[in-house]
Amino acid sequence: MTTRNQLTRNQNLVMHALDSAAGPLSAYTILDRLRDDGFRAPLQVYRALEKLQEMGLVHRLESINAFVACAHPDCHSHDMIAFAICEKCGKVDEFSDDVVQERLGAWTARHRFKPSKTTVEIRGHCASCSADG
Amino acid sequence: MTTRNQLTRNQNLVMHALDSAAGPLSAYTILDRLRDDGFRAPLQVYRALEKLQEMGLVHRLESINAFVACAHPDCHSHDMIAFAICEKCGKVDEFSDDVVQERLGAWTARHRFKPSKTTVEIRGHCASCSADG
DNA sequence: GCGTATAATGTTATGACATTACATCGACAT
DNA sequence: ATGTCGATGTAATGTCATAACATTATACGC
Ligand SMILES: [Zn+2]
Ligand SMILES: [Zn+2]
Ligand SMILES: [Zn+2]
Ligand SMILES: [Zn+2]
Repeated sequence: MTTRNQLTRNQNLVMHALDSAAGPLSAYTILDRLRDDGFRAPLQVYRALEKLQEMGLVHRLESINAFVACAHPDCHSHDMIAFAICEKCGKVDEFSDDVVQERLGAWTARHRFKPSKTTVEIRGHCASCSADG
Repeated sequence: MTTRNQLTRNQNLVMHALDSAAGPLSAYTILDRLRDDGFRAPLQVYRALEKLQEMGLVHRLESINAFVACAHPDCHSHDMIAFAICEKCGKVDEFSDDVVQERLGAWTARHRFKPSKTTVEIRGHCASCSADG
């Protein structure tokens, strides 16, 4: 059983909004899309997002203040995740790299730094958007 | 000659505020510290920060919405920079890693993704803060 | 010097993102 | 029933960043 079935109503609505979206959404965009479902205040969105992030179903993109559904919600190997974010079309690719993870882990170990969250985000233009003007 | 000497008055004030600070500062904190120097509006700070970032003298920490003076303002090898940010004392370590850079570069090349800015930020507890409670 | 283009600055207002504080409700155990 | 806990509803506030417009400083060709 995935955690997916144990979501509350609000969590389900937010999750569905992110699943239905082509790319990442801001919290306030989610709020707007859920007005008809009874959403009224930002906190309703932020509270749901917080739980969904804890479950690993949603990721926050720090560099653009937005949220995106996990691309691999079933394989919860979320030690280090990297994102490539297209600044033109908004497409997000989620990937991980063992070598990067190992190198950053080596640095933190060497400096006795205890990491709690690591952000790796590459902004730029995706293949199709680079092809265009 | 470093670019440092060619700064305007506002840029100099903001640069000095960041240099004097123990850790990263938010734009509004900088604004408050420069009230006595005539600063009145956020835009004065943001405009200076923008230029300083272009010159490589200041970095923006995306994950905490703050700005920090470059730790190596003279060696402008700023292809990929990583930050370790202590969430307790605010200390920031700036470092770079050729292997990480190479791996991320390999991913973007393989996917024909043209990167414009890459963010690598590790939040957690630094050595001294881990030692404490 | 003088006109002119460009960059920097000052100021007000507004937009965008996120949290605090407090009240309410439902499920569940005692 | 009553106390606890998690989820929810709502208003207000806090925090971060930019738009729009007017003004002033600087650099440069003449
Ligand atoms: Zn994921
Ligand atoms: Zn694209
Ligand atoms: Zn630097
Ligand atoms: Zn610390």
